[in-house]
Amino acid sequence: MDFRSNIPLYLQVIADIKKKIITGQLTPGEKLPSTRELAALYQINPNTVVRVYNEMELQNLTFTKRGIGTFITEDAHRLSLLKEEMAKLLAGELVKELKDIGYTKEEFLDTVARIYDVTL
Amino acid sequence: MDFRSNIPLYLQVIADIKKKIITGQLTPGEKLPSTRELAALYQINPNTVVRVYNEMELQNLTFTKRGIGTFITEDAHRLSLLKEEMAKLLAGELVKELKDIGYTKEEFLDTVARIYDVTL
Amino acid sequence: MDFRSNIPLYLQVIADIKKKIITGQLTPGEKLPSTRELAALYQINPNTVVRVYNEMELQNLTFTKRGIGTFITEDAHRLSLLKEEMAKLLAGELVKELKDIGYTKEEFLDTVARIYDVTL
Amino acid sequence: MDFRSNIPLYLQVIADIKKKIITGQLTPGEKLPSTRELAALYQINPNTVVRVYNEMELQNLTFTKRGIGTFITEDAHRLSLLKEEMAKLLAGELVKELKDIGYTKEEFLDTVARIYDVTL
DNA sequence: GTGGTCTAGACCACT
DNA sequence: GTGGTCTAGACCACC
Repeated sequence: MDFRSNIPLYLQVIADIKKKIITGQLTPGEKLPSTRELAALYQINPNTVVRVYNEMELQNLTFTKRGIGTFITEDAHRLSLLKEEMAKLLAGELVKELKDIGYTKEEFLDTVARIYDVTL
Repeated sequence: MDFRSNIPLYLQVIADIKKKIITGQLTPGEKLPSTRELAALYQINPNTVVRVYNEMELQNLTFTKRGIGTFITEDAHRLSLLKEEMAKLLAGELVKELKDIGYTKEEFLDTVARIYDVTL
Repeated sequence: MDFRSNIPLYLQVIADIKKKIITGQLTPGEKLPSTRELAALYQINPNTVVRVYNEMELQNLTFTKRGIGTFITEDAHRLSLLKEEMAKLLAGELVKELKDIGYTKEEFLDTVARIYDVTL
Repeated sequence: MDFRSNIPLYLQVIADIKKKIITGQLTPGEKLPSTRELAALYQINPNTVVRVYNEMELQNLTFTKRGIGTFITEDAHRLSLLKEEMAKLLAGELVKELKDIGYTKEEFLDTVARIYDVTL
């Protein structure tokens, strides 16, 4: 977690959990840590975790059994959409902007390919 | 301008001006409208325009002649970098995220190409 | 039972038992399953069943013979009230809200009749 | 506001604002009080109001201009749906339950009509 | 034990 | 000034 970032902590945590779902570290129906546990894990306030779990439930990624805990949804189809969904969300804005400033498809692919190679 | 967007107004305006520079609608040395004029044009608060001009000056894209106005920099080289700079900035984060969730180069290029085609 | 619902499990179970009384599937004086049995039946925690039986005893719908079990009350009059009681409880809040937002009697009856037709 | 109720404060406030929209006390595009003002008005914590405004924005009933305030949506169609929507939500559960325990349509309408007359 | 709600008070970016 | 985020700590109903 980057505590200085402009990106809210709760969104960073959500992104992190989503990655774990996409990469298969979290599987359908699996129980997530309790709010207090996850708070300790990420070194953040329990209330922030509550917000994370609420938001993910709104996105149909988790569900809650009252008094028991929070679980990854069992809807495998929903989960399988995650990867593409994240890509679209992230790439959508980028493509719009670059089209706007006059990138052709070839220029565009060239540029992002080059950036891909130098990243990480 | 999208007043409801999460993206701050001043950044939206800056992006808009940058696009005008890249596409040649604004040329080196050209005078920009006064803060009041620009505020009226975009229907935003003059304070927000002040922030726009400050930020652009920090990025060496404009300079101010006191009592006269704000001008596009005459450093043509600086301006020529803009296009690539915007692309890198926008694409950098995207690539990092998608690499993280396990996109190979081919998958990645495929996906963004597809998104390119359906955008706009 | 809907484990994800906002409605507490113990209330869901109570409602279920009441329905069985109203529809005659449970009769005055009949013995109810033990807490463990009912827990197994509904796939819920035995503590939750304890709460169910406590609550129903408070409403004079059941009584307990210590060491023997829990029984449907033999007060037939009490049971006969159940149907109307449930209706009043459920409808009371509804009517209050809809009156508040300006439904006339005709509009109100029209609306609920329409909803009746499309339900189930 | 009923501070003792099981119904969360933020939901009570939302219901209250919705009623004001339905009865025309709040009109499309109108500015709502600031979070701090509304908090003072209802004698609740500003954070609770933040939650109210967030929730209403999710339901497309309000929108936010950053740094300016929160406003009733200008989508009159969305607002016109509110009355019917509230009725359906409230009546749906009721009808389902009463059908379950064997109310015919006539009995049902009779009963709710009677309850309508005695309410308030 | 679990999540849900609320308060109090702080800090922040944006207009 | 506005809403957005976060912390700290409390209380609650439910299982």
